[in-house]
Amino acid sequence: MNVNSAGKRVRRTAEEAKSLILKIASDRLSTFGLEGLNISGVAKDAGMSHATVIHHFGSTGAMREALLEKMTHDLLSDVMVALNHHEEPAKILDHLFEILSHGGHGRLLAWLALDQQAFTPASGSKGLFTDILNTIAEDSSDPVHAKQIIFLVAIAAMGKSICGDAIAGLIGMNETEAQQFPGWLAEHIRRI
Amino acid sequence: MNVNSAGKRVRRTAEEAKSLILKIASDRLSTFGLEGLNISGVAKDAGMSHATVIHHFGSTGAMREALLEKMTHDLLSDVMVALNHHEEPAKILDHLFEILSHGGHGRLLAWLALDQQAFTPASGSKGLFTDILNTIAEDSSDPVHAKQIIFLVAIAAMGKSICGDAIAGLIGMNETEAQQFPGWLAEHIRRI
DNA sequence: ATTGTTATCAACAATGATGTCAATAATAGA
DNA sequence: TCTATTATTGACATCATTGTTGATAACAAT
Repeated sequence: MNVNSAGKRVRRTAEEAKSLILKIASDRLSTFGLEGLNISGVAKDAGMSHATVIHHFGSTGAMREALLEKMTHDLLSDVMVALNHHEEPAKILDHLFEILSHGGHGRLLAWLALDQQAFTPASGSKGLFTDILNTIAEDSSDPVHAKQIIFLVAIAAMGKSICGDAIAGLIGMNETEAQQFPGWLAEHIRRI
Repeated sequence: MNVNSAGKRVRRTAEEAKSLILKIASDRLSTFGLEGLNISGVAKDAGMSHATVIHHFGSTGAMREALLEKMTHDLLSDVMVALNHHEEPAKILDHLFEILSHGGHGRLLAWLALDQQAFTPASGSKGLFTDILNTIAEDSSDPVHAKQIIFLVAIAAMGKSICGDAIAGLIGMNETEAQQFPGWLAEHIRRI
């Protein structure tokens, strides 16, 4: 069992194995929710024994933390790239909201955030976040409010990715209005 | 085991038992997250055998659905109280954000939105929901943007309840700044 | 007192997830 | 070719959870 078509074991580098496992874990998270994010299920979908997953991550909790760290890092990296392009705020917000909506990225982050209320991405991501913070703040004419603005944009982006469609439906927003929202928000926070 | 100090069984009415179980389940949801919503854990915290919980609800899934209904009802009641106070926008926003944060109400709604894609509050609640958000935006001098404002407030409130603490920590917001956020938001959306 | 209802319980079985361990095999380097 | 490393595996033990069942006890009604 758990051999390839040639009847041989698949042997990856540790990095490749971890990467594959986290990819499968991400897929299962979006398919089954948090409850699908366990060692045995991930191992099964990845076509390896659960002992292998334990070998690489140690426990379910550690695997979840690794996934959270990876997803946070990827997200912040994307945002940083957008920022470094020195695009106008509307473009950047468009990009941010699109990133969080695409592939359920925001939903996955929300799921993990809901699970462990201690949402504390490790060192690397925190540095990225301060980079983003500084980049935005130095362009702001009023740095006093920069933090509040960033907070607003961040929680709005998360909220929209989780239940934006539902709320839009509840208040009778049409497709066009919903698409205009990031630009609208960018325009108005620029005036603050 | 599972008898009171006098060595006798505790016997409740079916309604009392269900109510107690859902109360414990609610506590566990806010303490342990979604994974704390299982039969054995709830039964243990409630001081009864897990067979009793199964007797009253049938399965873990049914218990979760019942809890969902109860908490949705409680949330709507709280919001109605806030509405009837007719306070200034800043106070109302304070109240809204506080309600969604308190007792994991926002987290529950997020669970609803994430777990079951269908975000369909019960019959009368849709009108109530729009009433609430219209009240928030009714002071806007430009009704053209009212819908966008409503959308922004709603998704921000949800986002904050889910991962507001985490994001505040990431960007180095202190307690005071975080508490000032609803008022800050109310002030600035008033100018739009 | 007697009876019927049923909330409650302990015990059991079944299932699944987690983690350990020794053995194996793939790969790199000497 | 030989050796060392380690990714991978199956088997095993352990534990938690779910669900069932028959018995029991609390309580209401007669």
